[in-house]
Amino acid sequence: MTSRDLQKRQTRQAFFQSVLQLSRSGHAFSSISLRQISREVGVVPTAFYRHFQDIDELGTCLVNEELGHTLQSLRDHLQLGRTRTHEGQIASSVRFFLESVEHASLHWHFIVSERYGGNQAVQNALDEQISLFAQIMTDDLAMQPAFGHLNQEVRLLIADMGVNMYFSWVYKWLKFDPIEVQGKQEYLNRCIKQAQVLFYGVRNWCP
Amino acid sequence: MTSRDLQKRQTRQAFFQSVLQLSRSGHAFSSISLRQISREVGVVPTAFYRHFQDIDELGTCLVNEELGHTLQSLRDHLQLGRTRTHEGQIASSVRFFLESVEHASLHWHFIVSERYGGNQAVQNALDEQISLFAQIMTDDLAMQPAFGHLNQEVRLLIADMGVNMYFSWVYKWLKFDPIEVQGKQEYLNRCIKQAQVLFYGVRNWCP
DNA sequence: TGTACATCAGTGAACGCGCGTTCACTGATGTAC
DNA sequence: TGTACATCAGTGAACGCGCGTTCACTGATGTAC
Repeated sequence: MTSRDLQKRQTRQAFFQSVLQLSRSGHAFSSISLRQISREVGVVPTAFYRHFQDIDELGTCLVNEELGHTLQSLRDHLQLGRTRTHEGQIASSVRFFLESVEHASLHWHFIVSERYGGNQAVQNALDEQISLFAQIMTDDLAMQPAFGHLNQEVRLLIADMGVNMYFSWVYKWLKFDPIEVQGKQEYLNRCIKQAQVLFYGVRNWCP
Repeated sequence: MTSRDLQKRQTRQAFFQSVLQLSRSGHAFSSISLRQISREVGVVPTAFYRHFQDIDELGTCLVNEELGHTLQSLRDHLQLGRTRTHEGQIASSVRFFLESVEHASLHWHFIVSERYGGNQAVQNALDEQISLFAQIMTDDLAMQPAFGHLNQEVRLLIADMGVNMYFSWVYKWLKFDPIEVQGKQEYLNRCIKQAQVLFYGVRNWCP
C-alpha cells in the first residue's frame, strides 16, 4: 500500500462522506449533481472520473462499502432472538439498536431516505443489505427455545415485521436535537413498548 | 363555474397526473423539473406559473388535494377497530387496504416514495395526512370492547405500529405485475398473517 | 339579442446558469536499473 | 544511493444542453350594457 494508494482511498472516502452530508442536509440522492459532490470534496469535477464511472456507481459503492460495514457490525451484535425472552432483554435490544443508529446517524439517514427513493441502483444495493437483516433475525429466532413452535416460514414473516418496525423508528429518532434528552427518552420507551407488544404476540402465536 | 374555470381545473389535474406518472416511472419528486412536468402535460413551461408559484406549491397541493381525497376515503372505510376481533375480519381489513392501494396505485407509489424523500414541503404535507391515519385507527381501537383494557396512550402506540406495518407492505405490493396472480395471493396471505400476529399480541397485551 | 371591452390560460423568444463529459495537461509519487 | 522513466490523481478550459424565470404577446371566453 503506497502513500499514493492511501491518498486515493482517502479521496474516495471523502466522496462518500460528501454524499452522506448532502443527504443529511435534505438533498435526495437522485437530485445531487456530480459537480455538487466534487465541490464538497474539494476537487475539480473531472477528478470524479478517477474514482467512479458515474453517479450510479458511486451510489452502489457507497452502500456496499461504507454502509455495508455499519450494517454488518450491527447485524453481528443485535442478536435479537437470543435476548428477547424477557421484557428487559427486549428493551436492551431496542436500546442497542437506536444507539447504533445515533452513532452512525449520517449512514442511517441515507438508508431510510433512499430505501424507496429515486435511484434504482442504490435501492437494489440497499435492498440486498436490508434483506440480510431479516435473514439473520430469522436464524436468530430459531435459536430461541420459546419460539420453537414456529416454522421457518413464520419465523421469516415475523423477522420481516421486526425489521420494518425497527426501521420505522429511525427517521424520527434522528430528527431529535441532541439536547432533547427527555423527548428522546420518551421516544425510546415508546419504541421499547412497541417491540414488547410485537414479541409478546409472537410468543403466544399459534401458526 | 364557467367553462374557462373548468378548463383551468382540468389542466391543474393534468399537472398532478404528470407528477404521479413521472414518480411511478422512477423519478424522485425533488429531481423532477418544471419543464419535464409541463412537457408531459403538453403546455409550454411558462404556463406552469398560471397554476403554481413554484414546484413546492405544486407538491403540497398535490398531496392535500389529489392524495387527500384518496386517503380520506380509505380512512373512512378501513374501520380496523370494528373488524379485527375475529381473524377472518382482520383478513378482510388487510384485503380491503391492499385493494384500495392497487386501485390508486399511482397515488400510493408517490406516498411511499416521497414519505422520507428529498422535498421538505411534500414530506410535511404527507406527514399530516398519515398521522390522521394513526389518529383514526386509535379512535377505532377504542370502539372495540376486546381492547377496552388499553388506555389512550397504548392505543395510539399500537395504531402507530399498525399504520407503519400497513405502509410497509405497499411498495412491494405495487411491484407485482398484474399477471402474477399467484404471487400476489401469496403476498396478500403473508400480509394477513402479519396483521394477525400483531393484533393477536395486542388482544392479550397487559399494559 | 348584439356589441364593445375585460379577463386571463396558454404562447414563444430570450436570458444567464449549472450541468455532465471531453480533452490535453501537470507534477508529485513509484519503479527499474 | 542516484538517475531516468512511467504512472496516474488531480487540473482547467471548453462544449452543448436543459434548467427556472422574465416578458410582452395572443386570442378565446366571460361580462356589462
